[in-house]
Amino acid sequence: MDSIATTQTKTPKGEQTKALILDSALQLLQERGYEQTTMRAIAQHAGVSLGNAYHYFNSKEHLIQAFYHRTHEEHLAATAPVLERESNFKARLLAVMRLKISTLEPYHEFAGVLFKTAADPHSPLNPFAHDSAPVRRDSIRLFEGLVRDTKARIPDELRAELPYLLWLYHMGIILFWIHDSSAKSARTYRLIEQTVELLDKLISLASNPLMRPVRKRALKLVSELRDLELAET
Amino acid sequence: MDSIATTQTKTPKGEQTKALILDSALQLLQERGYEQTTMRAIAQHAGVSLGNAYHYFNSKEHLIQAFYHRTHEEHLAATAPVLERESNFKARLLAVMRLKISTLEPYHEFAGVLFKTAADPHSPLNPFAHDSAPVRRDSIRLFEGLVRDTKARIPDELRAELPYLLWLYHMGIILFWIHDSSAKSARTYRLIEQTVELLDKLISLASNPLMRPVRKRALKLVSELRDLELAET
DNA sequence: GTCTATAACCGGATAGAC
DNA sequence: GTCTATCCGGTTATAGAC
Repeated sequence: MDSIATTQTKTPKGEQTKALILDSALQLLQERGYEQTTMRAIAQHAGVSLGNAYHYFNSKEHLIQAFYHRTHEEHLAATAPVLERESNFKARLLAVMRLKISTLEPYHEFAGVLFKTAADPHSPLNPFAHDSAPVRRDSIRLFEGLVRDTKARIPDELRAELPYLLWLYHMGIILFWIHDSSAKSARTYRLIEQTVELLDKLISLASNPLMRPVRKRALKLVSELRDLELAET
Repeated sequence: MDSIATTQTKTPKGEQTKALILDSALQLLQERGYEQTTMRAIAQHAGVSLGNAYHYFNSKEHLIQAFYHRTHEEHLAATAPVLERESNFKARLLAVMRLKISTLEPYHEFAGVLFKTAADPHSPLNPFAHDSAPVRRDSIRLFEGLVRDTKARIPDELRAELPYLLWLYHMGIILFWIHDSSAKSARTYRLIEQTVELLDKLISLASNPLMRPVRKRALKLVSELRDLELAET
């Protein structure tokens, strides 16, 4: 009754297996960390063969890209209500950053590897690379929303670059967090509070007409940074 | 005739073998890149067994730490004459940064891996980790010299943190460079020129008495960043 | 033509003899 | 200090099953 269109079948079976493998992977990664989680263990836990696991995920690193995506979705969902109700820029940024860390917290143990691969230009995981363009776009889009719907007075030229700048900033915070071994990542939260405060101040400062020359120069520089991504192969 | 002091012999033989392995490694790494250079190939090229290579270098990554050290020495030597004669802050920084990139240039191909491992907190190569403390110290010391012997007027509190800040900045530039595939790293050099210009401007700005509150806040934040290193295990 | 499985390869790392 | 033999896990080749 449901299989008249033979050529267009959506192969939901495959999707299911794929999800099964991903779930197993994330669970084991969270429990044991990256090195301790072998592809063989993931396959076994999912009840499939090793070769089958590779059929769905070209490499162990590709599993991490899926992880990126999943945590981003969680972060997005977590920030939605706050961004809905709150319009103050500082408060919005503070909330978004705190929620980013709390979303990632369960995976702190293996987050290092995440960044490790992310910094390698040859890795498909590198956030500047072609492969992860969609993930990065999504991530930047969040900051676009953050900036767009706030009533803070910000010069247009700065406003245009701000989402990307905030994305870079958030990458920096994550890098710090990865190295942060304090209880409950307390230091990272402290750093977020301080940096958000400072950023807010700096944006006010940069909005001062007297700062126009410096601002111009800085923004030109940022556009230079952005271009790098497009130059990637 | 040379083996009277049996217990205190300095084992120069071992040092020689170690140097031989390192030389082979660096040569092959430069020629083929990281992935293509197997430990087996390094051992063979050095004329020793695989096991012996591991006797001197605990892992492939440890070879890279030696690489860090070597290029740092080169950079140090290259910057010495300029720092000797030039006293203008902007000119000094510009020279140091350009020379950093030109020193690394031959290894551009495998530099990605360098950063890849560097970002992982579990890696002995991570520049914030205990293992690489000496290398990092040396690296920061270069910027201390850069700041100390310049006649630019900089508030003392800022001057104290500036070497570390410049070190962080230089790490950022290296990260950019790793992803830069333009001919002769032209984009990186351009970025250096722009950022040095901007940094110089910002330091002047920050030295303005009116900026004191923002400066205070920013410096407190930097000290927070520095503390992270000490907290590493 | 989409899934799944088995067997093998390759290279980093280790054990233990000499 | 040096070697050989081996382990282990990511990855690939390839063949059979739905």
